[in-house]
Amino acid sequence: MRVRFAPSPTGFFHVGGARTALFNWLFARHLGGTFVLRIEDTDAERGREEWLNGIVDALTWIGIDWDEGPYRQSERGKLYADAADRLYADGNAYWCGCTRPAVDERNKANDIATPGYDGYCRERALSPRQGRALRFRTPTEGSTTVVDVIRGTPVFEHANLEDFVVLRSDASPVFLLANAVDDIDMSITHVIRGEEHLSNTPKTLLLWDALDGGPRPVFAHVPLLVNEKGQKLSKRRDKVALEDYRDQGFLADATRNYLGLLGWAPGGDREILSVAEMVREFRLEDVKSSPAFFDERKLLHFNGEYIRALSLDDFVDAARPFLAAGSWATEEFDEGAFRALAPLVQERVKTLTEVPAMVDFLFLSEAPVEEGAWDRRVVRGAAAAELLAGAAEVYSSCEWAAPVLHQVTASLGERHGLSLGKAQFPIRVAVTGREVGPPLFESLEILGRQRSIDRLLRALARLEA
RNA sequence: GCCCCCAUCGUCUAGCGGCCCAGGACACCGCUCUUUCAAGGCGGCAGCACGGGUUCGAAUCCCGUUGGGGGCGCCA
Repeated sequence: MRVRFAPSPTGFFHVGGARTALFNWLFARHLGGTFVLRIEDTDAERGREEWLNGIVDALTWIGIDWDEGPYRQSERGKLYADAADRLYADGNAYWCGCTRPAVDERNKANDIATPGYDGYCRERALSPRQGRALRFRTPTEGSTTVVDVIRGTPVFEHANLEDFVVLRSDASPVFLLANAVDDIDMSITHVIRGEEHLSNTPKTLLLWDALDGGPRPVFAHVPLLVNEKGQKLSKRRDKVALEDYRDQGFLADATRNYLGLLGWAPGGDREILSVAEMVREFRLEDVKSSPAFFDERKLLHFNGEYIRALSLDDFVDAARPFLAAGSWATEEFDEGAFRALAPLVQERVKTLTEVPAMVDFLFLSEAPVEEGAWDRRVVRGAAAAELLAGAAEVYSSCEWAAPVLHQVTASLGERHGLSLGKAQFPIRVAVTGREVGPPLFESLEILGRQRSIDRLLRALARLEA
């Protein structure tokens, strides 16, 4: 049992591609088959090295490994040329000198509203020459049945299939040819790919047989990933780059888990699944046939679940790259302080990019300034000046521990007829700069007595100025 | 225009003829817990597109309608 994932290098890694790769990989691992990685870079201009690296990095990030490859179509030109020669020699293909505009014009003149080729050169027996393309001679009768694990057995009448190009006029192979040749050459048994390929599958099969490819592969056309309007996710209008999610603080495991549930479910009520569980339970027959909307909000929820499930060490490691985006001077970062606050941060963020703003007050010389918060909770806060002054005073002599700070602050609030919930606001804003963040008293404890009091006094001075 | 695919809460889905006047999750709305915000707990809102069959019985099977999507390129 052999499957392949065959992305074309386009500069970024599409989430739909990631899902297709994942299904291929789960299928292979579940059955103990072979997963082949093949890069479809027939379009020479696109065969850029960094594009390949992007694919390799993205797959690696999400936890997919391959048993063979990456093969590159750009390095396998001979195979495609030979196949094209055989097609021509066997009479399964012919040379065509038509240009696209000419075809369109004829179709228009004949009142044919089909964009397909009209077969103009089919019987002209043209010889190969510069500027001519090679077209497959599609049978005029009969039909091709696709065997698809997910879709059943759709039947395509040959009469509806045009004579499609297999070799461009510059002698380069098109996708259909290279794809079929490689799948035959690599003994692919199961072709798992996006539904957009279903309509072209009879062409693939016709080529397969014309090239004596042997037993036809079994197909599995997985449902499309769509946007909120139900349209196929596209680079132009939708956010589709896997790298973007990674850079925005999504964990690979959460993303993998979410992607795996788009069009497939393990049955029952479970959703959070480890890789091992997915491998164990994944079955191609259980993949749905209807499109799935890629819902970032649910991904966000999964991410929160996975972040909270991380061990302290893993969370610190995962957050590290994102800490670089903090507004503090690098040398001011204090790993110990971060680790101390991390457990409280961990359960409050849904993405890693939210981490810096939750801890920056620890590493900045002064509290960051959030004007809205200052205005709401200090300038217009009830008894703000009294609370700041009072806190500065009691904090200077009480034991410096969160429970004690909690207790003395509560008493301070009581004296002004305020609940702790209200009383902590001016202090929170004065010290951390923000009205929301990790629990205040733990934050104070970690920040330290002197720095906390300094900030309280500074806030007081600003308020009275 | 032609061909193909699809159809359970707003979204992702469970369901594969009786266990379902349809279960879970996200989102949303209450309540609760609470030092902010989250997280957690409890509760709520909300769906089998429509019409015919088949069957003792249909969300589940068949046909049609409607709606949505994909493909038809010297892109992949």
